[in-house]
Order: sequence, then structure tokens, then C-alpha cells
Amino acid sequence: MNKTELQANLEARAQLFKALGHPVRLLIVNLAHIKPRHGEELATILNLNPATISHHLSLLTDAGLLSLKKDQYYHTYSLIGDVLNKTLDEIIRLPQAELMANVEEDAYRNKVLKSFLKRGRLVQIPRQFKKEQIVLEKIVEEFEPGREYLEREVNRILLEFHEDVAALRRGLIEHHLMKRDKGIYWRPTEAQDH
Amino acid sequence: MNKTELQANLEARAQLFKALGHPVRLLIVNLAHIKPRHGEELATILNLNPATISHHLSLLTDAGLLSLKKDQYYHTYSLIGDVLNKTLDEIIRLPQAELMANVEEDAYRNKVLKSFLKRGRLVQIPRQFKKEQIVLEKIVEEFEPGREYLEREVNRILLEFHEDVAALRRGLIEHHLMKRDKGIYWRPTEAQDH
DNA sequence: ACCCTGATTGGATGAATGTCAAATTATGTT
DNA sequence: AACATAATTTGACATTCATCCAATCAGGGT
Repeated sequence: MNKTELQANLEARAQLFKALGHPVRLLIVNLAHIKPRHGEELATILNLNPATISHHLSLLTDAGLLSLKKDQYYHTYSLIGDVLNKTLDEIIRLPQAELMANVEEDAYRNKVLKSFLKRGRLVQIPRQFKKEQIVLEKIVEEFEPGREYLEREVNRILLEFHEDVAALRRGLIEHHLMKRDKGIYWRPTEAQDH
Repeated sequence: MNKTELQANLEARAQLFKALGHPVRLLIVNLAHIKPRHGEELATILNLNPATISHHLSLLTDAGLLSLKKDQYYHTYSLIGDVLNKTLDEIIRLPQAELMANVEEDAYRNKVLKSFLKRGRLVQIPRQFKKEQIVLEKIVEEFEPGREYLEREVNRILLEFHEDVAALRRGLIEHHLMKRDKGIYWRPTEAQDH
């Protein structure tokens, strides 16, 4: 599947919801649930012009909710039951691959990193928590998970990024990216991370 | 509940589907499923103007899909999980009372009866199967379910409706509204009816 | 008090949608 | 063949919707 197909799939899911997003069409689905119906019947019951009903019916069939059987010159529409048993979540949730194809999930992260890190050095410590989080997550990659560091080793590494190593150390602790006990620092392993 | 409230309820259901009926909003729901998100982040990831994102977010929250938490000057939107576990059917299906309030379910039947039955007599036997069905269902009410009738009794009753009693008799049999065996006619009871 | 940042609101504009009337197509009947 | 019935299509119109820009609002920091 290429990107275009993935987007088409996304459109198809939206189309199903769009088809259900109109009160008249919800009524039609309910009436078709009781028994199959033909156009004129629905037009009479709902007090709408046959052309309007025809329009709604084609949206519902295109979305895969109704099936059409021709009978003399009646077009009888029946409800396709199995679609309705799916949960919203089953229809909405995109597989990882598809999500990535439609979206640059780390565009925001990259934008923040790009604006604060120039040639490997921190231009400024972000004042906003969410941005500080992103920058510190990047910095903490310099530490090996599980390994213990003395404060002066920590400082040496942090100095590569910014002079104010005390602020960085404090930030790392506050954001739970590093732990400290009796002057020893370590980066939690992924498993303990949450 | 009065009629207006019922219609409002119907609109609310449609609103939920409408909110999901757009590809960008499906992406937002997917992203919010991974973790809560704030507006600027979504605008960057989806490459859209913040105003546009704000618009989509308000549709999703109005529909009850997202919840908002304010954090400094970030507005963080989280997915409300339980709605998504409902099936389409649970959301679409209207209780009988509500359906009846929005719809004249037997408008079509009444229209057909009105056009063929004048002062209790059949103006003409409908040429179309579906209309004949409706008229004969009305006529068969003159017979007591389960009771046995001789052909001449049947004729006497049918004559009240139309001269061509033979055509009516044939219609009643074809539409399975009456049964015949060895010149004896009877109307099936409800239980045997299907 | 004054800036900064993110979010929302109020137009503005083009696109999509809902509705109906009139014309057309498909099927059946006389 | 001519007519009748139901469905669909087409065209017109009004409504709603998606998107962006510009202005405003709300929190926080200097």
C-alpha cells in the first residue's frame, strides 16, 4: 500500500461516518432495520421529495450500510447488519503504518529541537514545561540507562549542552528523566520508566 | 419527553457521527488516543493553521469525544474512551417511542388505503403487488383468525369490497393472508403467520 | 505594567451538502 | 405502441462547512 491508498482508506472511514451524520439518514437506517423499504415508501413516511430520498439512499449504499434489490420497478433497500456491530473504535483506529503515512507525528518535537539546539548546543533552556521536556529527553540520551554517575560526571556531559548545568540537572530530575540518591545519578531503564 | 426533545436527541446522535465524518478529525482522534495533545502540537503535526485545528477540536469536544484540561496556557485535549466502545448500532437505534415521534411509519399504508378504499369499497384492485398487499391486509381483517369459512361465505364478505370476488380470493391466497383446503377457507392465526 | 505564547473568535471565501422541480430512465401493463 | 409507475439524474438554490487571516483573549514571565 502506498501513501495515496492509505489516504483513500482514511477517506473511506470518514465517508461511513459522514453517511450517518444526518438525522434523516439515521431515521432511514432505523426504518430499514424494521423491514426492507423502497424509495416511495420512505418518501411518504418521511414527508420528503423522492429525489431527496434517492440522494440519501445512495449515500447510505455507497457507505456500505444498505443493499439494493430490484423487484419489478421497486428498488428495495435492506440494512446490511454486520457493519453496525462494529464499535466506533474498530472503525476509527488506524494501523500504525497508516497513521504515519498521513501525519508527521514528530513534526512538533523536531520543530522544538530545531529551534533550541544549534550545532549540538542548547541556545537557551526552554521556559515552557512541554518544550523543556522535549529538549531534556534528547539530552538524556547521552546517559546509559542503569549506569551510575557521580555528579561531576553528570556535569561534564551536561556542559556539552549548556553552561547552566545545575538547571539542567534539576530539570532532568523534575521531568523524571534521571534519578538521584546520595550524590549518585542514574537514568532509569525503559522498564521502570512508567 | 416531548417531540422537540426527541428530535434534539436524534440531532445529537447525528452530531456525533458528523464530528467523525472528516479525515482530519479521524487523525486527531488517533493522535489523541496515543497521548493527550495540545492545539499547537496538532497544528504542527497535521500542517494546518491553529484556527482550523481549534475549529475541529471544538466539534470533537461538542460531540463528547474529547475532554479539555487547561494547563498553563496550553489546552490539552484527551480522548474520552468509553464512547468509542459503543457499537454503531447502539448509537443509531432509536427506541420505538422516538422513532414514532419523528416519523409517520404508516403514512405510506394510509396513503395507499385512502386512494383505493372509498366509503369502505374498493375503487379498483391495485395492479402493483405491494399496494395489493396493503389493501388485502385491510380486507382480511374482516375474517376471524382460525375460523373456517365456506366459499360462499367468503364471497359474501368480499362482495362488500368489490364485485370481482374471484380476484380477491386469489389475491388473499397468493399473499398468504388466507389458506384454502378442499373448498374450506381460513385465516391463519398470528402465530402461524410467519 | 509590558511582552510572549498558545487558543479562540469573527469575518471572508471557496467547497460540499440538502432540497426540490423537471427531465430521463427502467420496468410493467393495457 | 402507448401509457403508468417508481427511481434516478440534472440543474438550481440555499445552507452548511473547512480553511485561513487578523484580531482578541488568557496565562505566565520579565
